[in-house]
Amino acid sequence: MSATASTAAPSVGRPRAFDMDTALQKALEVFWLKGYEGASLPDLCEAMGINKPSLYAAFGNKEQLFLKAIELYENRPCAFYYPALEQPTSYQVVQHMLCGAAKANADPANPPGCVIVQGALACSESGASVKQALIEKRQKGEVALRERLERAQAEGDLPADADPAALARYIGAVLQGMAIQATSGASCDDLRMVAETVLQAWPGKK
Amino acid sequence: MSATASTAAPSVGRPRAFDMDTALQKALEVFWLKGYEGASLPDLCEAMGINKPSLYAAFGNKEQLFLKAIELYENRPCAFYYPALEQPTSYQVVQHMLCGAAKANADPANPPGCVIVQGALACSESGASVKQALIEKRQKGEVALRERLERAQAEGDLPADADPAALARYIGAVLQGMAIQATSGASCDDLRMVAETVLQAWPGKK
DNA sequence: TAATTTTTGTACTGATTGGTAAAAAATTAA
DNA sequence: TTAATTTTTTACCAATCAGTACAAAAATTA
Repeated sequence: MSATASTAAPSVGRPRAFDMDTALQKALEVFWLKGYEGASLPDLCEAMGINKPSLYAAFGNKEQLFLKAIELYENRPCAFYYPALEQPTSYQVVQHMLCGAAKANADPANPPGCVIVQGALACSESGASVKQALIEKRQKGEVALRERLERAQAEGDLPADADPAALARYIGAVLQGMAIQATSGASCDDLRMVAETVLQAWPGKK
Repeated sequence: MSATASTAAPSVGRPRAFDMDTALQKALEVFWLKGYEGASLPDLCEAMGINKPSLYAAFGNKEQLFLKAIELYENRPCAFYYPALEQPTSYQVVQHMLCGAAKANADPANPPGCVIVQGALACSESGASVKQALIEKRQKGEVALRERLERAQAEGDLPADADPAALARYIGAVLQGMAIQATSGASCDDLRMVAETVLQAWPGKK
């Protein structure tokens, strides 16, 4: 029982003919575009440039591949989210989130929208656990924002009569709505208009 | 070539053993919960209480069944949307939309969320036309709201410096975000908090 | 070179997908 | 009663689904 991760290349044996990270990136693109259930194994294999046994040997199964692709998504296209919480004021936090989302959701280099929103929103029983995993990712993001806004209120950065929980839920809804708009064809500028509308009304804006 | 609709019961032949409207309602529930591609024909048949040949004879095929179910959705659970446009002020229009959505998206009598949002957001090639149909439904709703807000501005009900297009897109995003929140488990009260947050900041609120 | 280890390609599995052929059953019209 | 019409039931279709068995190939270690 070695503690070696399954991703670590062994020193003996035939070397892997593909790069796991770029293959995972390709898998992410397919899942992003088609969703967990809409992405078939032939779809994934073709995009990744490998065949099924290689996929299973390297990533486990379809579900594990999806979860690893989501992890990659959080660390790359969606990497703007949690750092935004470190902005000095609540206004700037929300501004960074909304503008980051506008850019990420409508980046021509990637599929439109957000894979955490559209990856498994409504699906059959076989996708239930993936759907639940994405729900939890969305909620985790909202909780982090709520806690940040509570801190802002304690610091006097948000008015005393503001409701951090309601505001976090509201911003969460706007972010998710922006993702839907992007999948419907909205451009980055379109989404920025939404962001600007939110920011103009931000309580105690500064 | 008779002009009789395929839904009209013929006077001769074996009578249909099920009610088309209630069967369509059941089909809508399945599509709502599982999405277009996640809903299998056995799923649909079981919920509708009929078998496949009856389904095909009565509704065409899976795609046509879905489109008819969506039509039913617009006329029933989502019937609040277009009438809301007839409210006298832009504030009341938006209030009715947001509160109607809060109620409809989290009604315990129905699956959570909005089937027009989650029915075919990301799917394989075989769902492309359905996905496009839903995109157009969403955009049509947004256009109607934009035109209503343009009228409100012309009537002096919205400030001259407001941007009806941006506001319509913004409200569209919030409505779609509320649908996502509902599928993630948000209650009607949770969604009402979002609605209230939007309304508190409505330009020239009245 | 020989033994070992791992990945690769091909071919397959059983289950499920959307959709249909054909005959039996139920009704109305003649 | 008989003919015509429509729905229902059962059984099937080819295609696709996720996943795998197996052997050839390619590398390292000894």
